[in-house]
Amino acid sequence: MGKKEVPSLVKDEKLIEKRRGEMVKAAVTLFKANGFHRTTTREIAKASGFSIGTLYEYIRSKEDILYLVCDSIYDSVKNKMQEQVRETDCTLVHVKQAIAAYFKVVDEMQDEVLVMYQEAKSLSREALPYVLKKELEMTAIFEELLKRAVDRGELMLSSDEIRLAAHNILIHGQMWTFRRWSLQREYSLDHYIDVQTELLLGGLVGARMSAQS
Amino acid sequence: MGKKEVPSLVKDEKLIEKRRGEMVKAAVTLFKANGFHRTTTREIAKASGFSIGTLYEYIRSKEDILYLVCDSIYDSVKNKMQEQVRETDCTLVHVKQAIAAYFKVVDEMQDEVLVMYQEAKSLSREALPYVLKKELEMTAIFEELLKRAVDRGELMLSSDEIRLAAHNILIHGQMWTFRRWSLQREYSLDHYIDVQTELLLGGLVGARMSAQS
Amino acid sequence: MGKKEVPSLVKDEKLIEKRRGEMVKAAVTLFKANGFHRTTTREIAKASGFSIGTLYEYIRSKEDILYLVCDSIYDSVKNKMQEQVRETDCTLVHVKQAIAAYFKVVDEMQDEVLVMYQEAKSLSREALPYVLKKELEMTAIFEELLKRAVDRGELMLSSDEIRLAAHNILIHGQMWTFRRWSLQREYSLDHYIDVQTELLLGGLVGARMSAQS
Amino acid sequence: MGKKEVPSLVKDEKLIEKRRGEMVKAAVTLFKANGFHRTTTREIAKASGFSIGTLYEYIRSKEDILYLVCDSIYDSVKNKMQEQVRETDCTLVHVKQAIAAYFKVVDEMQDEVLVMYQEAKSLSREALPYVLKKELEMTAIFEELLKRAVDRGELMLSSDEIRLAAHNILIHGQMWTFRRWSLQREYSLDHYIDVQTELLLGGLVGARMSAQS
DNA sequence: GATGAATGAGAGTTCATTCAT
DNA sequence: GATGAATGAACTCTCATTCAT
Repeated sequence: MGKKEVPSLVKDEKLIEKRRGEMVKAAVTLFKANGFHRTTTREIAKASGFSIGTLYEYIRSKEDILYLVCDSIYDSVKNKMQEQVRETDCTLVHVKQAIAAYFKVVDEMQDEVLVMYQEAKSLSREALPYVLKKELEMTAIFEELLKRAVDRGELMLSSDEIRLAAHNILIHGQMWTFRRWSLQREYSLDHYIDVQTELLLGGLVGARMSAQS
Repeated sequence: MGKKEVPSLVKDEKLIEKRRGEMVKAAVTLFKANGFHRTTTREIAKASGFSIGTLYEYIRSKEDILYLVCDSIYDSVKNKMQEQVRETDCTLVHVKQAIAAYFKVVDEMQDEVLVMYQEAKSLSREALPYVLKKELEMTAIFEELLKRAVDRGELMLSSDEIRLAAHNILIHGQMWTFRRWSLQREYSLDHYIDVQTELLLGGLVGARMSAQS
Repeated sequence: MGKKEVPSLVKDEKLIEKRRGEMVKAAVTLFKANGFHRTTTREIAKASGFSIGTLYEYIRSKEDILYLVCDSIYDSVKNKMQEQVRETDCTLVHVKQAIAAYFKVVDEMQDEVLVMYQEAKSLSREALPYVLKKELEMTAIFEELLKRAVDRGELMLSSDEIRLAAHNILIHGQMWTFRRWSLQREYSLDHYIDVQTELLLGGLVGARMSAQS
Repeated sequence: MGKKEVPSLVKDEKLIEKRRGEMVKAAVTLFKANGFHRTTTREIAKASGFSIGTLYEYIRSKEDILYLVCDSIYDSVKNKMQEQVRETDCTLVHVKQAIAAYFKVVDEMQDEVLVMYQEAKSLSREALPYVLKKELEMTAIFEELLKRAVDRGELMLSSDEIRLAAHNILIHGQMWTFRRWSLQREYSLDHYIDVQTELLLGGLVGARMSAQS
């Protein structure tokens, strides 16, 4: 499904998955503490529990690790969200639930999201599109939800506004991590969710609906 | 006024300012193309038009360059905004004008804003606070504008909402740069301004005011 | 036993010892020719037969090499001396034999002793004490020998004089290296040993013993 | 009289002498604290009270400063000694007085002597002989004194022994500075002078004289 | 005669990557 | 499949020296 394949010298698929899982976990911790560029492959190998030689049996280059990290984080975020959101119904309430679910997942995976957010730019021109694509897939989820709410007449949004609103939701989630130094000092997560949801959707409902009546 | 002083071996203040200006300009271009970590001090010196030795007459370390870059960009953004915004009146219209002005400045200084946005995290624990402080000052500008509009009864926002709305304005501006790969393909700047302003403030006005009536 | 540990990235202890031995040998030659500060780490690596990268697998900094050099030289001098001196008897004859043995070892290891003598001062405040301690241990050897001869009534020395005489012996040995430009032109080693021994101990024996009678 | 000339761009001899005096004073302080190699020309210029450009009006290279330092220190030591020693009489008592005078001068000029002692080796092959020559001149002073005492029958020394005894006196003086970490903790200067004089000459007098009788 | 900005060769050190074992 | 010693290009930063003013 359009995922970039990272080649490995090792044949055993199970082993690859296991070792790469360990690598990613170690890498996230280290990237979070020191950033991608300040983290050495040796450190990653050590924190992963195997030697530098073994590390390179499972990847071709340091950048592969960054790609695996980004890839894995997106998958986790998406999976965790899908666990919480049932798409059978799509009323406005469900849109709000989805937003809240997303914000909660971001909060849970704060370190990971922040790392991905700050380091993805270091991916090569070859690997970056794969990550951007995943970001757009995330956006598409909210677009779809908003669109259905509009179709049901619960929200008044042009298609341009839907697009941008979806982007905004995504960004407000990430903002919770990369502005933690300011936001998490002043707001609890629940409060942040409430206020942001109000700002995002508040006006779009009551406002215009009352205008319609 | 709380600005971090970067020491120089050169005494001539005018010269320092001139050379640092050249350095910052060269650095922004290079950081934009390759990122801070992939840019070498020699490249910066060369692009600045002087030798590596001369570069180090005006800074102590590579990180100083990054700090100067961030510092200079914030000052530019703020100055450019203040040129456009007259704070005599503070009606809702003026808030919108300020937002538009900010978005336009961000658009003009796209490369700079993007660089600062992506690389500021590489600043040392010592220098970072100075940059975060500037970010908060920018936020405070919009907080103040929103607050006045609320005081005049043109907007309905709790103080929490004011805070967060100001943050949102800021990052929606930055988003125009770091999501350019998606946004600038689909929207013109003016369109982006219109739609985001509508999403940001649209509901807060008509909506609740009509609700009040 | 109070030796300063120099950490290495390499695990194989045998290999560490081997490589460091090669390093020290190369370094002594180069330090002798050009001094510590004028010798580059690259030169040391090349003369040691490995790459600069490999060099830094076995040390942390250039200063570590200097420490290893000093440490190794002291150990060699001490070992070589102990090979020659049997401490079973401690008559005056044995003291003279020990002095001669020491002077001979110094002569054999001229380059090393000179290097250590001239460059030890470049050690950091952290490493220096370890080297000074070794110097005092050497002094203590002669102090002990002199003391026993005094106890046997073969020498007349106050404890202050013992102390200083031991220092003098040490220094006269080193002097053979750092005044080679003058001394080794005029004296053979054996002659130097004879004359210095006479000056050091000559008077302390016959003289006062006759005074006693 | 065989002194190495250090060329200067400046014509005014008085000025040259004055500036070089300032340079040497500053350099000694800095060399003492950090060593020759770790001291920069900029630091010397600054500590001398003039600019780096001016510094180079009075010398050709950094090494010239080291030469001037060594040269100046030798002259000072010699002058100070000659102030104290009247060579009219030359009995054994006068030899002892000369030794004491020398040790006292060394003690007074501890920093300078130590610096010269440790850094002279950094002089180029061209300049070194000029300094060694001065060291030999100092040795010659004591040789002469000892020789006269021998001629008067107050000391029993072969010419070889005279040579070496003179060397020993010199380096016992220097030893007071470069072994300060050990010696100056245990001995006062006067005590050191007494004990060393006793060790140097004690036996040569009473001993053999009594043997003669 | 004094200044100090400019220079660039060269220093110590790091680290992604390889490959023999 | 695992190891870790070896590599060397490339990095940041220093500093003796020069020369236009």
